[in-house]
Amino acid sequence: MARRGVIQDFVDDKHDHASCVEDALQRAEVLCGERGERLTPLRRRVLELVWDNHQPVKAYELLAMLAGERKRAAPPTVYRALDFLRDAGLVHKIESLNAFIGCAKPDRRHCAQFLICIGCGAVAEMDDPALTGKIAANAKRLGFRVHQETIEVEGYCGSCAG
Amino acid sequence: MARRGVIQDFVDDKHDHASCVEDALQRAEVLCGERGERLTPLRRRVLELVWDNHQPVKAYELLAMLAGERKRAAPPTVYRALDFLRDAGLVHKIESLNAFIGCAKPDRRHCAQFLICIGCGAVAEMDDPALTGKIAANAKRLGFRVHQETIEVEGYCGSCAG
DNA sequence: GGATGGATGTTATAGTATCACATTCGATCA
DNA sequence: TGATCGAATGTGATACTATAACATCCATCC
Repeated sequence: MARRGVIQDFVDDKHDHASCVEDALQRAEVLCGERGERLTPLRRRVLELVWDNHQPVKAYELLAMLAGERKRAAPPTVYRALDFLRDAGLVHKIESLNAFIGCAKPDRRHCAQFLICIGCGAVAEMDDPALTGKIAANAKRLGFRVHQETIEVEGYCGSCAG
Repeated sequence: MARRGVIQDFVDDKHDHASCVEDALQRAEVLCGERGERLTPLRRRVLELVWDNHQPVKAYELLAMLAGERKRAAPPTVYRALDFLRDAGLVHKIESLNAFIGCAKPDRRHCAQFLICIGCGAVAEMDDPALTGKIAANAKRLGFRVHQETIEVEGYCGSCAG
């Protein structure tokens, strides 16, 4: 499926999920290497679990997944890993869902813009510079210096709207 | 302080807070009356407490304020009131703060766009149709039907940036 | 007055996130 | 080698946010 403009399409059934996860991990390794940050086994594993789902995942769901393979996994275990991954730009938090999702374009620091389907839970990441620009312009008129944007749009995807 | 464009300015010290709260309550009465919805004493009081602060307020802070005057106030007491007020468009939830704030323009149904100062906690409500339009256009390209937007921009206001 | 449905009271619990301190691990260097 | 130091993780407790489930009250309408 071709990418249209700045919007990443919703994931369809045809995408090669295994390689998509692998790619994400590979990119993460490279990025952390470049930055001198440590993608430890735990952090890597949490990132992998996040990508495995390919939809927003809750912290305690991650904790449950970890529990099977890592005795003594506790809430701080997963929250710390998520904090690291978020700081690294590898994972975004979706505030309106209290859930986390892998960043589609971690190479470039950006603020996340999401379309969230109420029907099926699928999420598409947008990264529209025009949107960011408009917000920046509005902010500037108030003397406001933007640090981070949160844009979360709920609605129905093509499949669910019909 | 004059309003500039679509952006509501940050509240300054000079604004007449008492009348601003009164206005909000007055408008709420009218709106609920028109719509046949019941702005009960409890709901009215919660709305008043929200406006009193004029900044994002947490549910349990509201609960603490209520506790003094209303024995047996419990979490559902305040969450129910907030649910009603949100449905009525009188209050917005700021997802990134888990907090609630009075809607500056309840007359017209709209989705909230906020500038949030990390320094002082002040919040300004934007309502930029151009922004909404851009999002709608992006969504349409994906066959996505927008139901609700959440736009929360964190940064530093003029006072805090200096 | 009685029926009805919405609003609120009440208790309990689910779900989300962080604190504080202990321990381990890894890199560096004497 | 092993001493040291800071980062990462383990560990137990707890704070914070939100909802479930059922009871009671109350306004309205007939």
